[in-house]
Amino acid sequence: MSISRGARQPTIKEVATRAGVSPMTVSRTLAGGRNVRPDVQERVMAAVRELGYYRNENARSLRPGQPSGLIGVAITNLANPYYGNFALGVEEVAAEHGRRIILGNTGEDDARERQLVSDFIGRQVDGLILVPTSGGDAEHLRPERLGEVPLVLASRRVPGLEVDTVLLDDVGGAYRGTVALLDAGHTRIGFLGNRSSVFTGERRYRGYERAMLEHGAPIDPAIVARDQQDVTAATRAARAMLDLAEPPTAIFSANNRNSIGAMREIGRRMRDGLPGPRPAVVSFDDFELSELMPVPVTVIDHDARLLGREAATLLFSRLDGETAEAARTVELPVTIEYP
Amino acid sequence: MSISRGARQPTIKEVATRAGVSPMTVSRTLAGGRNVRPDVQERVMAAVRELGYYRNENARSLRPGQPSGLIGVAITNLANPYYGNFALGVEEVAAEHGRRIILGNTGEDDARERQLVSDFIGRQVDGLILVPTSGGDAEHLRPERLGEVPLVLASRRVPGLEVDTVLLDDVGGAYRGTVALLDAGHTRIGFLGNRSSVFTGERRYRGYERAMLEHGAPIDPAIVARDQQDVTAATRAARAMLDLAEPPTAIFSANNRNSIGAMREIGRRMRDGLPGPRPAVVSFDDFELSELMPVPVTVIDHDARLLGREAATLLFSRLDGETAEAARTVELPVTIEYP
DNA sequence: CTGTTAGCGCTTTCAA
DNA sequence: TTGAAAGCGCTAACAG
Repeated sequence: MSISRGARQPTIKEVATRAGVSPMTVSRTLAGGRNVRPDVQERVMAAVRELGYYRNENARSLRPGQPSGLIGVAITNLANPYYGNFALGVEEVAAEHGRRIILGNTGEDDARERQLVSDFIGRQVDGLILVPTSGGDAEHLRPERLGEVPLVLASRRVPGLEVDTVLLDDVGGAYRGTVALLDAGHTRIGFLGNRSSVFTGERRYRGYERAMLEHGAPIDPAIVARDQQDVTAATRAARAMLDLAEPPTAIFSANNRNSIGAMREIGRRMRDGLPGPRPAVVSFDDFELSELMPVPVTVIDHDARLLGREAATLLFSRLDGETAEAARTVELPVTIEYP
Repeated sequence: MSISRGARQPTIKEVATRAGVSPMTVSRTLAGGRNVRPDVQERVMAAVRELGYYRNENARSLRPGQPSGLIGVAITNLANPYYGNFALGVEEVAAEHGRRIILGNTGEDDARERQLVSDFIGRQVDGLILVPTSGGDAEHLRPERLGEVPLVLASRRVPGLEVDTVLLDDVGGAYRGTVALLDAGHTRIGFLGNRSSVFTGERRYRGYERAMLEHGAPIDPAIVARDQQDVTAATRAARAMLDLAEPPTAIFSANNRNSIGAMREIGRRMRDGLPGPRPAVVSFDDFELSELMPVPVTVIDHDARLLGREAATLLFSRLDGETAEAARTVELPVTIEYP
């Protein structure tokens, strides 16, 4: 027997006793009051208020088939404002549908993702929304493992997994951003991005590559750096690139973290009065104060919150019966903002 | 009867049947295997794997006194990177304690906060962590309403509510930041911040005020703007201030949103070649690329993630027995980073 | 070491 | 319009 902290939560029984009715009448009243005399309803509600009663949602959803009202959400990095906005979008739509989200951070760790998914299922979530980690297999996401719990992937796809997915137009955005630089006369354009095992990293590189090839601009591996996940690494990569004898005259940055790194390095060189080019920059992902940068910055902008909303919308359409439909992919557009 | 989607989740009974044991033996095996023969355990685990069984956590925690393993977290604005980091800190510590978080966004809406808290309690959360909204009374947070569910407040206090709280050293940080400007010779220092009903807004103003008074610098209401919650409003306020016949020579910004607004406006004026002062800025809250700004920026920095970790730590100390203790307040230090 | 019984809080089903 | 019975998945308590 453990020490009880203060008063235990009252149960439906206690409310019933207090209102002088049976638990069933309380249950019916709380469910909307169909077939309960109005005066009885009032007595019940009074008892509810007096006791500070909250219906136990876990007990309620114990019966199989009954929804738990929970959506499991796993993202890779909550510290990234992008994913904060994403989570917000999911939360908003979930709330509109009377659901709550359980949130877990994977930190790009496959094992952690596995663990989170098990836990979510154990908590009887009605659905799952995942920004999948890039590594590892996807055994734990296969339909037979998930039972009847629908899954929506966001931002990234998992190879060999045919499920509803929400993506950005990574390829198209990167293509158009790169073309903007080419049109401005640049031909020696550096690339800063994620390793190719990251789904978006690969796609954005493809867009860059296609634009370069189509315009007959050579891609020099010396100015392609594809392994930066954080600002520090990005700064280093930009430095190495700009220190070359033949530095790029423009830089395509495939994400927010790399853009910040590039700006840091470019800013440092200008403050220190170092010679060399002042590269124009295209950034996939917006960042604040981009208009105050010492070089012109073109932004490939998009709405993470909308991505979250879209993922949740896809999920709820499954929960409302579109079970048999084939897996869908929604690709959200991006907008190019010139300096 | 609703249509069943694919296979229902298997139950402990089915695992038991498949392994040729009773449900209790499965339960014991899953609980660590005390008093179960190793070979039987293996049979059970095999059945678990084959059926893709996940223990139903909701059913498990149905028994009163049993923890649900859920922590309810309500914050005011997930889109703000500050709160994203905060949530991450909470999530990390919760995960370390084998708990999950249910996350809700209040959007500074009192009614929404109320609703979230009810829902959290209905889901039998083991504890609550809240960044309280500034408006409204706090009836729904009183101990008698919460029963035995411990509550920790973060970032802000609620008047008249004596509970565990984690704060920043708002007053001290604002004081020291302002002193840095005074020491640099400024005496006409503008203030950009939140309305005084926002707890941190009030505290940071107090720090500014104290520094000014102690140094005999007058506070001119014309250069004190205390009603900006977003960047657009902050930009406008900064513009009004700098358009004055006697503009400030320095600006104290009480938060990230106001700092960004101030920088936008200052940047615009310099790009447009407008005359007038180039005010030095002190920013409570860090922002990225502050070192690239066209005027020197002093940052009063702190760690939202740590704030989240601290809040969770406080909560878990309650959950582990420190029930009788009086309410505690932890005030986290801030650091001043000179340009 | 293993199984049976009972019951957590709630709601579906059936009966009054 | 109301209530009694039964059972959801699981485990504490008590046999054996």
